[in-house]
Amino acid sequence: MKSILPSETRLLPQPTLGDQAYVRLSGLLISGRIAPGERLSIRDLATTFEVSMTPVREAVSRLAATGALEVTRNRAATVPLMNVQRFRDITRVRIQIEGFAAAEAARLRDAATLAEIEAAERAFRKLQGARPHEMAKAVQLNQEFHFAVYAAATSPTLFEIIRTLWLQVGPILNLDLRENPERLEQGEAVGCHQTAVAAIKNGDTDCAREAIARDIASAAAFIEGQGKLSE
Amino acid sequence: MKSILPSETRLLPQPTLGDQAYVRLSGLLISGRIAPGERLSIRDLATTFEVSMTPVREAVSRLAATGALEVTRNRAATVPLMNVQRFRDITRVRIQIEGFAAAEAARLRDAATLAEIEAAERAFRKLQGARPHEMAKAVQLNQEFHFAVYAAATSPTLFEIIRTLWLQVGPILNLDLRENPERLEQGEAVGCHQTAVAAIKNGDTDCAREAIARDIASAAAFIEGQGKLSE
DNA sequence: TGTTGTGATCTGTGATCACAGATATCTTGT
DNA sequence: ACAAGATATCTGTGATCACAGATCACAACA
Repeated sequence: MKSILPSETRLLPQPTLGDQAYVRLSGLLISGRIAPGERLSIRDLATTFEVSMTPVREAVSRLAATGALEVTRNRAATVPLMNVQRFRDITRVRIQIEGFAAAEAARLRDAATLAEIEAAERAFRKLQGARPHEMAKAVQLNQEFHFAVYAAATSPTLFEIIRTLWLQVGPILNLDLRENPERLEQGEAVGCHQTAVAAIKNGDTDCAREAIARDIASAAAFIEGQGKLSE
Repeated sequence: MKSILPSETRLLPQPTLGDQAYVRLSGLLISGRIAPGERLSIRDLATTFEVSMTPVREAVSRLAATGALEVTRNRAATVPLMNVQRFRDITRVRIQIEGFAAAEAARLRDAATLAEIEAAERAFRKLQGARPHEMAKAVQLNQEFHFAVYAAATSPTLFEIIRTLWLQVGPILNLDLRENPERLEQGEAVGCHQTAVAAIKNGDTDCAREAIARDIASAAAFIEGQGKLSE
C-alpha cells in the first residue's frame, strides 16, 4: 500500500507537531470529511489536535501554498469552493498528467509494482456493490489503486504533483461519492481499472493512458451531473 | 508582463509579512542567487528582511511544502542539492507538462495574449549576444517569455504546477546560465522561441509542444554537460 | 417591521521567550 | 602534533502574548 503523504513525513525520525498537524488535516481534506466552503479556525484546530496554534499555522500555510486551503483576506482559512470552471480546469490537467503517469507506469513497470497494482485493483473490485457504510473504505481503496499506478511511474516529481491535485479535488470527489454509492455499482470505475491493469501488464502505454483518462472523465461527469458545484 | 507569483500575493490588499518574505525568498531562489546546498538560517533571514522569525518561518514552510527548500533532520533549511537523477526526473516532467501548456496556448490563443508572447520573444531576442553583466536580465526575460506562453493556456492549475517546477529547477538553471553566457550566443533558445511563437500563431499545437520541449531539453543537456550537478 | 450603528467576540498575524538538540570551538590529555 | 572531550553557541520548534481588523449580535431608531 502506497501512502500519498509526502516522503519527508514518512522519513523523519521525529515528525514535528507541524508535520503531524499537516498529516491530520490532509487526511480530513482528502477523505472529504471537511466540506468545501467550510471555515477552519486555527484556534479550534489547535484545541482539537491538542497542540498550540503554531504547528497548526504551519500546516495551514503549507496546505494553502498548494491550493488545498484558501486564506481569505483576514478571516479564517476555508476549504476552497469548487465552481464548475475550476473543476473543469483541474479535471483537464488531471487527465493529462495522470494519463501520462499511467503511460509511464506501463512503460516502466516491473514485476513487483505490477503485483501491487493488481492487488490494489482486486481489493477495490471486491467492494463493488458495497453497502453505504462501506463507502469510506471504497474511497480509500480507489485512492490506493490510483496511487499504486502513479508510483509505478517512478517519478517523485510527478507523484508529488498528482498528490497536490488530489488534495484539491479530494473534498469534492469523496464527499460526493460517499453520498452517492450507486455510482460504484455501475461498475464504470472497476471497468476502467481492469483495462488499465491489463494495459500496464502488456506495456501498452496509450491504452493505459486512455483507461485512466476515462476513469477520471467519467467520475468528473458524474460529479458535474450532481449539480453540487458552486455557482 | 506576467508575474510568476501566485495570484493571492497579487490580489491581497495588504500582503502579510509572511507573503512578502515568501516573495523575496522565491526571487532569490528562482534567480539562482542562492546556490544549491546552501544553508539558510531562519534567524539570519529574519534580520536580513527586518522582520521576526515568524513570517520567515511561514515562507520557508511554504517553500519546503513545494520542494523548493528542504528541511534537514534538525538543522537549518537548505536549498535542495540537485543530483543528475532528480534533474532528469524534473526535466522529463517539465517537457511533458510545459509542452502540454504550449499546445494549449496554441489551441486557445487570442490576439491579446499572442501580442504579449510576441513582445516577450522580441525582448529576449534583443539580448542575444549580451554582455555577461546583462545575463541576469536575460534570465529574467527568458522566464517572462515562457510564462507568457504558459499564461496563454488559461489554466490556473497548470500555471501553478509549472511555477512550482521552475522554483525547484531555478537555482540550477539560472546559476549555471549566468556563469556561461556563451550558451545564449549559440541562439538555440532564440530559435526555439521563434518556432514556438510561429506555431502558436498558426494554432499548430504539436509544433508548439515540440518547440518548447526542444528548448527545455537543450538547456537541460547543456546543464548536464557542465557537470556541476552533485553526485 | 426593517435598517443601522455599536460594542463584544473571534479571527489571523507577528513578536518574543523557553527549550532541547545539533554544531562548532576550545581546551586538555597523550 | 593530534585526537578526544567539555563547553559555548547556534539551530529549529513550539507556546504564549499583544494587537488590529473582521464579523456577529443586539439594541435603538425610523
